Amino acid sequence: MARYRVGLETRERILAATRRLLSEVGIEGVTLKAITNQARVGAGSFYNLFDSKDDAVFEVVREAIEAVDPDPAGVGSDSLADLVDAFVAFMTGSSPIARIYLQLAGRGLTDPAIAARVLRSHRRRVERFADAWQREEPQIPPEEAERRAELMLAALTGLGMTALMDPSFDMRRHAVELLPASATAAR
Amino acid sequence: MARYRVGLETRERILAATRRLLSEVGIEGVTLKAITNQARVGAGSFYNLFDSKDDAVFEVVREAIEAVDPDPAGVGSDSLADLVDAFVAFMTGSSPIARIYLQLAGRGLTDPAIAARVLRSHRRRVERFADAWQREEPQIPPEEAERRAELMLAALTGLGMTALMDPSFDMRRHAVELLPASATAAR
DNA sequence: TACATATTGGAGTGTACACTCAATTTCTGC
DNA sequence: GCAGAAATTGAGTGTACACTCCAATATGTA
Repeated sequence: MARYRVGLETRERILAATRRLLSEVGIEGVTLKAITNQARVGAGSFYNLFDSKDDAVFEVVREAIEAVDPDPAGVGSDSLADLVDAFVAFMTGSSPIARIYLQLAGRGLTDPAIAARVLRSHRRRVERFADAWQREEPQIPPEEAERRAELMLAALTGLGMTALMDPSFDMRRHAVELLPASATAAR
Repeated sequence: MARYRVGLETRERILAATRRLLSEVGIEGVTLKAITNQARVGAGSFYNLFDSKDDAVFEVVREAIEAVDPDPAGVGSDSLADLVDAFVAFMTGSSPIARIYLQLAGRGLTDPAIAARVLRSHRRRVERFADAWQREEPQIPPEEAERRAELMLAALTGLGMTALMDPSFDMRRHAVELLPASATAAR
């Protein structure tokens, strides 16, 4: 299972193809044939490196869930504006991963296993936003900070969906309105 | 083509089954066999009444897109609190349709035809919310009202996704925070 | 009641799909 | 450069699917 250099390279080609296809045709739309064509690889090679189609798909899916959150170094110190900025950048950036992530959320509505993963990463994110609120406005009680964080993320997710469906939508302009007046003034 | 009473009844049974299945297993998960089993109908009967599986599915999908909006009689007079309330009721109600609608939005990320439909209904909704803002706070400029409406709907959509994935999530508690202080006080 | 037409079930058809397999080539450590 | 293991190919396999067809039956009309 990928001990030689060529094997590892092929693995990467396959994952790159899968990533691309997931964002273009969706989780249910990817076929093995499409992946192997795009990666220029025979079916046998694919199965030499992955146990199943879903094996490759889930690898990309995990990657997408991780990628929503900006670099973990910032945890405990990033400002609200930073977090919002990073989220907007993620959604409007050129990477196919944002599209995959939002599709996943939709898929979570019928697949409990996916819902669990999405929710787990969502809660982590709410924590991080709530911490930033606390830091920015220390006088508000923790539950209030958490509620604001939940609302903020819900709005960002909703804006992200619109942005990815409508290329002319200016997500950033709307997103900055979510920041408290103090943070906006500081920009 | 359903000219006799029994045909119309069968049609309804098929649509009910499709509705149920769409919310449970998702658009890609519905199979003709599942629909015909659930509706207690042979494949031949199905095709006597619908041109294709997608024909039935799209009928339910259209219905789901319509159903997001509360009764059109209110247009031009409903308050923000009413609108938020109706949206929350739609999302947290027992109807399978909310789940179908949100799945659709996810699907819109890869299917331009669906994206167009979803966006169209989204814009109508933003209008309606913006009007309500105007009525509630006449001093704010129209663009500002529209921006607030857009944010509010984004947040409601995001909260709806969380609510449908996590049954223990209290959507209403979060949603009311979206209302301006004046509206909240009025409750 | 008799007729035309709608409705029904379900075996049968074609197709697209994920996955297997075995023969062949390529790789890498020694 | 040789041996053993990994990598590669693509034709072949089984299956699940949407959809067809038609003989049998039910429905509505006059």
